[in-house]
Amino acid sequence: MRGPRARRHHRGRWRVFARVERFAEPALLLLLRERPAHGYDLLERLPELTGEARVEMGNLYRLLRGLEEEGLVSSEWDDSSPGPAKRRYAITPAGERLLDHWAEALRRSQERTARFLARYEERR
Amino acid sequence: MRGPRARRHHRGRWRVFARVERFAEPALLLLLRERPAHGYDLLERLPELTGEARVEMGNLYRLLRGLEEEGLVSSEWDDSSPGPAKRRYAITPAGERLLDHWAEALRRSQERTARFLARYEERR
DNA sequence: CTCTTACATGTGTCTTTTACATATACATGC
DNA sequence: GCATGTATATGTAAAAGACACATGTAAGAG
Repeated sequence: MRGPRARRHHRGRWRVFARVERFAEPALLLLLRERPAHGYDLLERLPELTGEARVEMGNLYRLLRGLEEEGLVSSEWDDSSPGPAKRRYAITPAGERLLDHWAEALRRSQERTARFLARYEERR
Repeated sequence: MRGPRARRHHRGRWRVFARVERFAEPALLLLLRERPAHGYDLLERLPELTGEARVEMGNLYRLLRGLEEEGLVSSEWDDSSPGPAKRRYAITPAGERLLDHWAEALRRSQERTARFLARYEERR
């Protein structure tokens, strides 16, 4: 079975993940606000933010190009170092503004989840 | 444009929502743990938990049948009261166990998001 | 009696998001 | 020459969700 899964197989059942949708997007914007980086570099640093909810390599590059099309990041080829050429991404002012909106939305999400958990604990 | 959206249109841009994926599932299980209810009733009470992130009517009924197929809720027709017949749902022991897993996963999600926000505030 | 509104349960269908598999290419060590 | 690590991508299918629509009961207004 394929596709995004809130639950994953485990003895006939699924494991619950509770990921925030499109979380890779603010995660990339945050990493790029800290410093410009290329895709492979971001791929290795993403787990610091996403934890168990890993981001898939193929989707990461597509996401980066999508962000660039929307003017949220900019990029240029960097073949200064040896090895395969890297595309170096940097956040744009529009990207920084979107990151701010993401932060607000994540705070609201935190409040929603906190309310849920409080209500869950109420009659546990 | 259609489909789930982290951002919604607003003067050429999108609004960020930061919803937890499949959040309607634990929300339904929690409401049903508090007391059995029928779909329309749940639809009206869901916003207490989901807030801005509303659950769509059509998807709700599909979700309820999905939960029943997995043995997480049970249901029976209730035509005791006047008006159209209602299908009355109740949570099963398996449903309560899954709700517990959701609560754990949501706590882990809270920690991830908290770490993200802390890192975001660091160099704001 | 007909029309509208509220209650109640659903189906059809498309887009977006994500998972998983695969392709390509450079560089280094063996 | 071949494996490994670095680096960037594409193809495709499934899952999740959005939106439109269909069906039927009952109560109240006119």
